[in-house]
Amino acid sequence: MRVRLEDVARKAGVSPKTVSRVLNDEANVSESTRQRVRAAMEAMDYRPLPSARSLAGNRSFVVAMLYDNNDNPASTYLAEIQDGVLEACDEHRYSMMVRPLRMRGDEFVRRLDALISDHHPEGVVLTPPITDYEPLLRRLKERNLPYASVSPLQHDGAIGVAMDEQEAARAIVGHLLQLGHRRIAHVVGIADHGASRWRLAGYREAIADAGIGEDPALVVQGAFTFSSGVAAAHELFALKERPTAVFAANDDMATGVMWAAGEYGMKVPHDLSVCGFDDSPLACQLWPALTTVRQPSREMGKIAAQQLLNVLRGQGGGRLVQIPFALQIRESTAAAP
Amino acid sequence: MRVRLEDVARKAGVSPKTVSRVLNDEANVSESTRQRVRAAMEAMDYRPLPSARSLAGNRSFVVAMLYDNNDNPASTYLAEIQDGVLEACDEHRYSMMVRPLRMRGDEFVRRLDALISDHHPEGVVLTPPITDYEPLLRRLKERNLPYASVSPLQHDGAIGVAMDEQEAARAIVGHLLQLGHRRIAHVVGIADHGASRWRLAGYREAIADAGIGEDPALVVQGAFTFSSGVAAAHELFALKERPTAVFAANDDMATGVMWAAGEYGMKVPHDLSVCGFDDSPLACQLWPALTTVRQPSREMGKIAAQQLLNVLRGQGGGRLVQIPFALQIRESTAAAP
DNA sequence: GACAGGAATGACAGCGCTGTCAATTCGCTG
DNA sequence: CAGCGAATTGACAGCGCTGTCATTCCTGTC
Repeated sequence: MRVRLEDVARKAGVSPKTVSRVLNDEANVSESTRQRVRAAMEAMDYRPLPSARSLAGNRSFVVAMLYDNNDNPASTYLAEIQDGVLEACDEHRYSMMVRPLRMRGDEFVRRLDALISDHHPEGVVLTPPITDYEPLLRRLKERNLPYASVSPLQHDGAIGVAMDEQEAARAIVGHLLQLGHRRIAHVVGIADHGASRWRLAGYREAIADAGIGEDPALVVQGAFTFSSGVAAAHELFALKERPTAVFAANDDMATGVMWAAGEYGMKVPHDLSVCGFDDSPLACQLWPALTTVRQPSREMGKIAAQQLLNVLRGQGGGRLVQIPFALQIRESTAAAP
Repeated sequence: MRVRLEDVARKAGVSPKTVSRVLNDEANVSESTRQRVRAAMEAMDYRPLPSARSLAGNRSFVVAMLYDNNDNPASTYLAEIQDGVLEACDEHRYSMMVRPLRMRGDEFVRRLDALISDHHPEGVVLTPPITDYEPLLRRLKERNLPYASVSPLQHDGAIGVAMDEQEAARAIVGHLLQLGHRRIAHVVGIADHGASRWRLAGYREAIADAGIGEDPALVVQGAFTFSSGVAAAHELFALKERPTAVFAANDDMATGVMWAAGEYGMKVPHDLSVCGFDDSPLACQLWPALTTVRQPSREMGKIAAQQLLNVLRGQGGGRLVQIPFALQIRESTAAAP
């Protein structure tokens, strides 16, 4: 039969309650007792039964990761975040549920409520682009559910993890400027995603800092997909005066731009420099390998989950961790022609 | 306070045990009673507490989806399967855990055992390429854990879902033959993945049926990634007699082939026909859009999970569901030059 | 050395459900 | 209409843990 808490207690010569205290890292257990109990647990390979803990303690040990499956192209990004969240949960013997949530309409409220009453998560991890969807945040607060976000737009009071994307965008455009480029285009992502805004803002800032007047024709709309990158590039290459460099708001679009360059007989990076954002697996598989900004998605998922768990375990507040960005300079960018 | 089973019982005028019977679809409840109880549940919006059900009934209502994070390039494929599994679980109020499992070495046994003793899944869903990893299957059997597979290699006794990939590969090569191609190359996937074997076998069968002797130079090794497709294409284009069509074992590699064609100044489909396999999101974003075989991953995940749940719920055995394939003829294939 | 006050430990009930088995009702048959 | 087996229902204990509160054990103080 399975080893129960009671068995551990008997072996350690203490009451079940004391074992429970050790299990839950509670205070008021003498160090010697704690050690003895830990040893007994170890020796018997004791694993607490989650359902019993949940029932008696009125907690679920479940964290839910919410994502929008409405218009989310970069599923590899989500998969990585998920891996990170899972890793953090494992460390504290929490379990992770993933839940897609279509954000249009009010439907999501019913789905969220169903999630809560069916699975009782203790907290949730929010992923882009739903880190700042007000109706959702409101509902979470009403239901008194703690949450942590990966790359939230609003930083006031949020907990989770964020990278300074604007600064990163500025830096990568700075890299292009340094190579002598003056006509630098930007392919924007889906309009209301935070990522799109920051990256655009960083682009503008860099251009302005260099004393170059912004040419509106060089900023074209994309949608984070490969094909939208191709389309955007067609638009740019149709200009009388073509850009010599393109900064796309993510790697998929950058790949589309490179593709289109091929169609137009332009060699990358000789005739055109291209850079992206995210450092997706694709980036270093391409030829030439893509210059981009590294987003450590997995790490970010892990950090966000850790902050949430800090809150859940009452280990002091949980905060918004800022992580540094890193440019990945590869072969797709070179001196201006 | 939350509504408990006892409250429902009182409202319906029956004993708690009877409500429990209705909740679990047990036999020997009169139709009228069943209806009355159902109505009471509905009216009170009763949601059973999973932990209490688990503790008392010694079941967990958890299904684990296992995947290999060792060398798995197509994470978008996994994400879709995951969505399908989740959907099936939701229908029966089961919850889903996802677990990466590195398959090299014996480490995975420890990790699997930890998963089992920490979370007590009632069954697992296996995804390619770990549907046929003997040490894993053995351990699952030892632990008496039912499993269902998505696209298992061995069909004997397995339950889950499968598509006739060999027949599909044969059909898509047939499509190329019909267009008049005679020098048709094949880019193979990672060697020991079932998918690679089937697709290669289908290719061979089609070539043989057409009475064309197989040219070993036209079969090159790839690794399911974009860059391996590029490399494979380079190899093919270096031949004295280039192929007029390439069938890559997945869409990523096909995209790589198209990329390489551009580098060599070949126009697809005018100078070279290219087709892939999977119908990944990428396929119809490309220009020209890729001819490929549709793999309904989401649907397949759902079906596999349903078969597993049939077993878990004692609803008759669970079987291996064969689903039909469908060619997606798009713009990347045309008559031989 | 007696005692206060906090730290450490334990006894016990009960979380919300299901398994077991006994009790009751029902539908037939002769 | 008595009598029997099958279908239906219910009483009750208990799953493995934790919350509450009582008890015991320290430590330091005058």
